[in-house]
Parts: sequence; structure tokens; C-alpha cells
Amino acid sequence: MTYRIPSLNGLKAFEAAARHLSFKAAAAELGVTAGAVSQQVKRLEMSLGISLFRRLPQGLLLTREGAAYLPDVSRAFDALTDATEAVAPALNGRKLSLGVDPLVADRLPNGWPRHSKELEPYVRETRVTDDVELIWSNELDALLLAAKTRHGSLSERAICLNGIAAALYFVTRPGLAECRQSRAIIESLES
Amino acid sequence: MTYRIPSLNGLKAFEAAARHLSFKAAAAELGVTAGAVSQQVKRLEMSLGISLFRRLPQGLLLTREGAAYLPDVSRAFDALTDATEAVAPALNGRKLSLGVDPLVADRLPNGWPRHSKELEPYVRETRVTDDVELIWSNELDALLLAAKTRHGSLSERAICLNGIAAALYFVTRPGLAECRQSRAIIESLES
DNA sequence: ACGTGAGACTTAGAAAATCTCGGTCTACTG
DNA sequence: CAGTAGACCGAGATTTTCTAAGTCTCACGT
Repeated sequence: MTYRIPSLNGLKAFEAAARHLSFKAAAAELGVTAGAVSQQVKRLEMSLGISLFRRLPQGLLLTREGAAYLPDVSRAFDALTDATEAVAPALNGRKLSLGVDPLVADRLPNGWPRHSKELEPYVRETRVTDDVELIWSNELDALLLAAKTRHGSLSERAICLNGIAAALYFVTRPGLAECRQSRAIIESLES
Repeated sequence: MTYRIPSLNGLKAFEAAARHLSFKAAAAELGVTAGAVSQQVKRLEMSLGISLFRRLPQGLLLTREGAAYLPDVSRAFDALTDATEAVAPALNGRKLSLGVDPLVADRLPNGWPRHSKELEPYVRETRVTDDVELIWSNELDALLLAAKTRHGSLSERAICLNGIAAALYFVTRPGLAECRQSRAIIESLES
């Protein structure tokens, strides 16, 4: 099973340039320079062996092939975006589910985090557990543990309570290690 | 208009690994090493903020999220492949359409290329014209011209007849410059 | 219990793809 | 006839991706 798919960056550049009929405008949208878009599109055309645009001095025009390609590409992008958004909502505004090791649950600041106003936007639920597997299965986003894990590929951050190193570790999937939610939880603990 | 799409290489690695439930097998299919697939998938998981696989020492298992993501990704890949194949059939086995400058049409080897057996698999049609625009509009794949073009971004190759430089140039879109079809046409002329 | 093999992981360094920047060209515009 | 806008090119820098070599865990057979 093998697919014939051109470079995604090339397709993105094509799609944006075709919508704007301008490399410059497309570049602004994509956050790169116009030269980069020009090169991407050229590479794409080379890999396909056809021309997608007619370059006129006053701007771009789609060729027949380019015009035929564009809607299909856009639809595929939509489908990928929807699927991605469905399986992994953008981190912005997402609330984490947090597990707390039974060994640390009683050592925490009183009522933490249930009654912490500042954490409310970042934590969806809290559960008492020390099962690292729950992270790998995406049932939990992060864990507060009393001991270092041995699962090397998890991200682990030691916490200081009142400025003193405590046997307390914030453990997440690497993908969540540096997000705002994680930072907020850690700060709330250390302050 | 902006899409949220993870890296295409990451998605390809995920798709192949999910089908085989093995990074090693996926790597073989993709023609890279297993380490590369592992890294691609990890990057993808980080960018999404979720885990797609459970790594067991004896192999892979899809997480619930991974299993949900896979069919959507496959469908999108199918759609892109179909669209690409429709607009630009793979170069393998494709025949080029060739334009011949009226100024050179009579100087060519007798009957060329109509009665050339060796060119038959590579040339679909021949037309007498010197209009470079036909290349940009994909109506022609290549041109035999009597003079250099001034369209810098076209690929241009000087032809020698009987070992002597002639006023004869093979002009194509860059994407077709080095394909077998082009080489065959040039060789047939120079021999 | 102890090798052995398979499969995944990590890391450093190499290789490739991509971006930026500066300069050029062409066609519009006042 | 400048001046401007948009696209192109090439060189060099930067970022991404790949490879290679070594480690770890588990299953299996002796």
C-alpha cells in the first residue's frame, strides 16, 4: 500500500497562492517570504510535471490543471483538519485531566486543586492514582507523583514546595510538557 | 483561511506504522530506517498532544485515538492520491506532446519523429508551432525551437546534429527536463 | 537461570530540505 | 520617465529529517 502524494508544504503553498492569486499574499498568510512560496510551488510543479500557474508580470493565473486540482486539495485539507481536530482538539483552551499519587494527595495545599480559582481554566478533573499507563492511554494528561518514574520517554519535572525540593514530580506526555496548562499547574503548586 | 494539519511525513509514518503495527515494517515500506519512523511518529504525537500508539516491547498497539484517526487519514490520503493522479498522471509511461518550430520542421531527419519506432513509446503527438506559451499552459510538454527562448525559467538544452552545434533547442518545463522521455527524444535527434 | 533474537528507543552527527536576503526583471501608474 | 509592485534567481544560513550505533525490555528455548 503506497500513496503518491506531493509534499504537504508544496500543496499548502499552492492552495494559499491559488486562493489569493498572489505569492506575496500567500506568503503573508503562511508566515514566510514570497520567495519561499515561489520555490515551494515550483518544486510542486516539478514533482507533478505540469504547470499549475501562469506567471504574468501583474500576478498569477491558474492553469486549467491548477484550477482542477485546487478544489480536491482543499477538500482533502478540510478532511484532514476535521479529523485532526476531532482526535486532538487544539491545545488552546483545552483542559487537562490530572492524576494525583495517593502518597501526595494529602500533602497538597488545602483543597488543591479543587478550590483553586486560578487552575479552573486548565484542569478538567482530578483523580487519585499513580498509574503511569493512564498517561500513555490518553486517559490522563498529567500526573503528580511522589517518586521518579522509570518510563524514560515521559517528561518529568521536579516540584519545589515553599522553595524546598519535595518528593513531588509533575509527569506528562512530552507533547504537553511546555504548554500553558502545565506551566500553570506547576506555578500554582510552587507559589 | 487556515488549516490545522500536522506534518505530512508524520502522518505517512503513522499511517504505515498503524497498518503494520510495526515501526520496522513501516520503515521498510517507506524506504527509511525504523528510527526515522519512530521519530516522525513521536513528533506527530507531540504536535497533537496525544499518544497514538502504545509501545510494548513486542510491538505496537493503537490507542483509541490512534484507531479513530487512522481511517480518516487514510481516506484523505486516498483523495489526495486520486486528485494528483487525475491532474498529473505519473510520469512513468506517459507520452509527451511535442511542438516543432516551423523553422526547424524541414531540417529534421526525414519523417522525424512520425516514423521513428524508438520514439513511439514517448511521443503522443507532434505539432508545428513555436509558441512557448503552450508549454506554460500544459498543452505542450516540450518544444524544438530554432532560437533560444527568453523565458528564463524554462529548461533549455542545445542539440548537436551530426556532432555539430545546430541552431536547435529542446525546451521543456523544468519538471520534465531530465525524464526518460526527454532524454530519448534528444538522443534520437543527436544520433 | 541464562543466552539469543526481535523490536523500540536515544543520541549525535550527517544529509537534505527549506527559508531568507539581496539583487534583477517586467509591466503597470502617475 | 521615474517609481512601484510582484515575481524570479542564486547563495548562504537555518531547520528538519535521516542514519548509525548502542541500550533496553521482553519472549523463548536450552
